[in-house]
Amino acid sequence: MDDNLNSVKTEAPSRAYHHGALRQALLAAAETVIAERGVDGFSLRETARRAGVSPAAPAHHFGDARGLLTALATDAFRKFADALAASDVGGDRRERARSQGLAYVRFALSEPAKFDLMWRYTLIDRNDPELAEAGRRAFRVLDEVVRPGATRPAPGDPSVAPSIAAWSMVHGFARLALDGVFGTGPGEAERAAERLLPLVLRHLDV
Amino acid sequence: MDDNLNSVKTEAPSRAYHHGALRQALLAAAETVIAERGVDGFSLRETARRAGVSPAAPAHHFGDARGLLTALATDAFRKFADALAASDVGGDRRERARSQGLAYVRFALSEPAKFDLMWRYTLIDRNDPELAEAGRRAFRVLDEVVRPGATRPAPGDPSVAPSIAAWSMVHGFARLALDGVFGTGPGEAERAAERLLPLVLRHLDV
DNA sequence: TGTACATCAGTGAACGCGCGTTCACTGATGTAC
DNA sequence: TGTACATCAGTGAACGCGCGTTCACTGATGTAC
Repeated sequence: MDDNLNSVKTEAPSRAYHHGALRQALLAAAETVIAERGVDGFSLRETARRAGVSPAAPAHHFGDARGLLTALATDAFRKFADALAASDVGGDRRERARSQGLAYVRFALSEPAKFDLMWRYTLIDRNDPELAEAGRRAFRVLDEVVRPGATRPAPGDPSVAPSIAAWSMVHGFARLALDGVFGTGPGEAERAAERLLPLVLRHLDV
Repeated sequence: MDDNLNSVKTEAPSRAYHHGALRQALLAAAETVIAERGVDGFSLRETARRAGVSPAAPAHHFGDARGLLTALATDAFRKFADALAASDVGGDRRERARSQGLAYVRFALSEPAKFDLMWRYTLIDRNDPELAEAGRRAFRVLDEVVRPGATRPAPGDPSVAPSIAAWSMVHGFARLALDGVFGTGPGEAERAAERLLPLVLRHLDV
């Protein structure tokens, strides 16, 4: 956590001209903003305001608004991949796939704005190498469960179909739930998911 | 098409103070705008500009921007349901479901902005009765293929699971394709879909 | 068939808003010697 | 240990933008008699 054993900055860094950890603070503020207002409600100025800095400050760390959102999406993909990996409780392939599917949808429903942002390629820079790598890692986690022992698939390799099928089903279910198809009241989507998703996953043949 | 046999207006309605069919013209203009700029690039002023009217004109027909987008989404759901219904070529249930799944994804890829709008509930009024009915009809078309002879499902009826599973898989596949997961070049998503989707649908067990 | 009048469907100027980014600047930090 | 100086990370005012909506208005239409 701390870079120094004797952290001389713990006293009162809040009043320092130099923030010290503004990059992280801005990412946290942006996360709050989109959680409250949705991805479309994001604004760089509002994010700076919440972090307590001037509207020009983010430029030093992220270049522009797209840069900040790209960093946030990268972060989201990493946490997403972690959540998928952590859901792996063993068992046979079907069990593992289903438990991962539950984790997929739970992540989406517990972090709706973050999940939304991850796929909003008009707002983020798909060519960013870190973002691309984080996205690839998430797919790899999924793919390795659905096709265990699979070698790295060649592009367009048809053996990837089961993984795409599983991905499509859970991704589609998550999106429908987020888009209010199973109810728009508080907690309604979550409850519908817990009840419905296990039944739905029985129709996935992998 | 024409309300009158002798259409007295065919001469020069373009210069009339009263447009005559402004509602339709605005919907068409809005469709063009989102097709070109994406749903997030929609603007009421730009739409009015394209229809050749003042920025205040749409208010008479749609109230506000949300009203116009809601009407457009309603229209989209109707065409979507039509496309699904038209794809029904008979055969056994699996064949019918798969052919409908192809139609689902083809619609999404051929009208990406329209498809996107249909699920953007922050921009449209979900409580609009016509929109709700159009959405229900689309689901009914799908449900009747996947669960033939099914009575109208009670809310929360678990027998609806196969339909939700099919829906989730094609919806998820469509979204992933639209979000550039299978490539972002021109026509790339479409080609990937035609090649991959039939393989993917084999893993749908209905 | 003609007229008065209510209603409808537009105009176009204006309002106020929040936005992302730029700019010249300054305070704080770190490094070479 | 001290000093000069480059670099870094902020400030805050300002720019210009396009937006949705409001407003008082007017031209066109339709209807009652």
